[in-house]
Amino acid sequence: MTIEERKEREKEMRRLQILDAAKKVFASKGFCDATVDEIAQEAELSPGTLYLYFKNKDELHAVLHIKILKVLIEKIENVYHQDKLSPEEKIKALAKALYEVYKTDPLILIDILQSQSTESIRKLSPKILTQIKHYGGNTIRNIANIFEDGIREEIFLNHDPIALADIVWGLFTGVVLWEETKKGLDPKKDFLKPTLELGIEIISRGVKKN
Amino acid sequence: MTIEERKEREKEMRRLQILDAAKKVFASKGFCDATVDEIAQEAELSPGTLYLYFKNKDELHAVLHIKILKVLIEKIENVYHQDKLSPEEKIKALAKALYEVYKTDPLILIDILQSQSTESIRKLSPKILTQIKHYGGNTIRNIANIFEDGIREEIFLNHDPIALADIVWGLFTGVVLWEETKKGLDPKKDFLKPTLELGIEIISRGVKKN
Amino acid sequence: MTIEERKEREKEMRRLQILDAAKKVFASKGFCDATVDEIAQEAELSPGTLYLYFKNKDELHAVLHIKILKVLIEKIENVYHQDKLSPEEKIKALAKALYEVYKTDPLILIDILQSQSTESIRKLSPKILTQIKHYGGNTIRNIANIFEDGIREEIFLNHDPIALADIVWGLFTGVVLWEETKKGLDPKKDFLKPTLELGIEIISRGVKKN
Amino acid sequence: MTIEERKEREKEMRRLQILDAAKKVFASKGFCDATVDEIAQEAELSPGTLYLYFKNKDELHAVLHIKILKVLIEKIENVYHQDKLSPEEKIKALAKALYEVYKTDPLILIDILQSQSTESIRKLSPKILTQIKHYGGNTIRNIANIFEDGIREEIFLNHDPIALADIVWGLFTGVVLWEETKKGLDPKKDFLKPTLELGIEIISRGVKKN
DNA sequence: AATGAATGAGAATTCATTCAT
DNA sequence: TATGAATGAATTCTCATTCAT
Repeated sequence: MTIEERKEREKEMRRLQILDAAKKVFASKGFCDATVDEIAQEAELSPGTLYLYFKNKDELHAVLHIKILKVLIEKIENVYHQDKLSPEEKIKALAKALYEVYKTDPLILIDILQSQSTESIRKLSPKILTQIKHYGGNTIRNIANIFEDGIREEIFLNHDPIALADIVWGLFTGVVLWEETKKGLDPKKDFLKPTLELGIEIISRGVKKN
Repeated sequence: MTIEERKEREKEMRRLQILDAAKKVFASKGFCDATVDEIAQEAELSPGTLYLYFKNKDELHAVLHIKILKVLIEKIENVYHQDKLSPEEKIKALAKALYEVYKTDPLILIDILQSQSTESIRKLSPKILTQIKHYGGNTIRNIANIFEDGIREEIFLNHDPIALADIVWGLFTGVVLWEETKKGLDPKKDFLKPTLELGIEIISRGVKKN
Repeated sequence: MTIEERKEREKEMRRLQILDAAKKVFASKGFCDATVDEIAQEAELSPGTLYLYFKNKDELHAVLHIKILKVLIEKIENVYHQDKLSPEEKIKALAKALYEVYKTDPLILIDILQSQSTESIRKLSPKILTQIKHYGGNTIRNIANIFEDGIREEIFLNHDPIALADIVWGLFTGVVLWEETKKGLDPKKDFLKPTLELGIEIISRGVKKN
Repeated sequence: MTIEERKEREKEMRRLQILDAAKKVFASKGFCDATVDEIAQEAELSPGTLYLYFKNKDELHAVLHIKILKVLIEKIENVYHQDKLSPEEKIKALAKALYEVYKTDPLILIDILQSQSTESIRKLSPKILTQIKHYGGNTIRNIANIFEDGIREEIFLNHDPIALADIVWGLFTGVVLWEETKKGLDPKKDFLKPTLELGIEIISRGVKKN
């Protein structure tokens, strides 16, 4: 079955090749200005080929979305599982992890954050939608876990851990989008890292007991 | 000149009528899926008429953007100028004000927050761009003022007020977007208000001295 | 009835005012790029008003056409009726007259020459069409008359005078269009006058007996 | 490589197919009344396909323009290089050649002659413009060559050969346009051939020495 | 599997013309 | 008579998607 395996591997390679190209194009143009032709060209494939691997442009976008979410969740899980860190330290490590994801793929992350809440999300196939729900939920779940530990250990005030996770996640996405906006209007200003760190520090202090 | 005045007023009405229709359509479809024809239909006008009032779809969108920003900034200024409130109370009042703006026009606010950081912002006419910069800047400036007062009064820790304002603004936009996403995936969940209030409370506590 | 007369005169003034504006706009943009709004603006009238004086854009154009043809034919008739000139001298005077018409309204003449042979001519109202036929025919008829005299006086060779008139008219329009083209491609070159004169001189020599 | 060659040939065929359709439509409606959809329909292709072969309507028109100019110049060069003909005979042959080009594509030639001097010519891409200049210039250059020979051989009077060429070319285009106009107004009248021949004969006689 | 030419529905925008005032 | 806002059909062009090779 080595031949089939090789074929399978090659197929997977193509998929990645396309996703990579899509990432670049979506990132630089945004979903709605990006064209399938452009993505195909970037991937050094013909437009027709893309449709052998993805049902349509929307799905291609969604899959990309999920991929980034996966990276994100993995990072967050890693933070959570670092047993030697206190909840407080984990929150700080979380900020670092989020920033790292941003740094790796700044533009596509923004694109995803933007399209999160769009109507377009409803057009996706149920399968994809389930996945997005799953990964998005897990992201929050993992952040919440950190807070839960802190609350159980009586380090943090007794707030709903999910709400706290929503706040951290919201802060992250909001600050990324906003700093990006400012950078768009005035390219000299790039305060993302310090602002993000300060934000997390303040939140951390804000939830800590006494 | 009553006749001219009336005409002027009617013209202004049309503008608002169009902006209102555009708001609805942009909100429900997003900028890129919204069509001019649809906006015209919603406004009960012919598509051509829209072009008598706005140069093109982009400008219509931008004007809407600015309108919302204006409302926002006004609210924030109001909060800032309520002399009887302490900085701490002002921060809380801020959360309420932001939430109110959201409640009035939830969808269009989201659309604006989304398009804030897009490439598309760069296509706008310089005049419009200047306005957006102006209003966006003022929003932050006003939030920062609240913190500045608090710092001066030694109620708040000595952080950069602009950074603090960025954090509050980021938290607000991020939480709005994220809660909207969750609502999109599962319409039963609408935790925006409590989450936002908790977030602001935590931040407030996080910046307060001792 | 002085009031009615005045009104009539005013009405005629408006017509001329519109025709004048149309001439400018058609000349600078060409019929198909010229807009009714632009003509109205140039005439300092509202677009609606134009339709009180002319059935539509096509007719406005045609009336303009006829006006220029009238000037032209008048000039040519003048030449024909200058009894002291020999047929040969009349041909030369003709070249001068044609060039003068061109000089007064270069662009609109070109526009007319161009639209002469278009399909669009067939869309005109029968009344207008009859007029165009009439004036166009008269132009040729008058040029032909000059040749006829020359032939009768045995100064010119015995060719069909109408054919000769067609040739002179064709030479005129063709040289005007062609020199205009060259000027369009390279603005320094403006040889219309000498070329036209040389052309007429050669034709004159070419039809003269012995 | 036969497969690639075939594809290449087919692509070229499509181009010609489109140009052919465009020729028909431009000819019967004129550039400004011709629609892309109509051309597509005539070519039995979808409108989108046209844009795979030509950047836009303007370019399609310009390419057509150049194609006709090429045919024209070739014919004229052929006349010039027929060594056994005297300059006088060449002038006569020229008239025949020009008439032949007209006969092959009467309407499109008219369309081109009309659009020669239009404002629209300035909108074309520099590449296309250069080509038009080149072919137009060569046309004149070749006609001038015939006269130059005649002058050198002391058959013709010593006029500027370029001016003579302009006159012949102007006569040709002007007579074509004018006879077309007359035919438009009264379809029975088609005197192009004899009028053109007479014109050339007269010019020929007009430039001949003694 | 891969291609890429062809499709054609659909988008933004324009502008001659109308009509209530 | 004059206005000029409104109309809406028509136009150019784009681009996601298909399908014969």
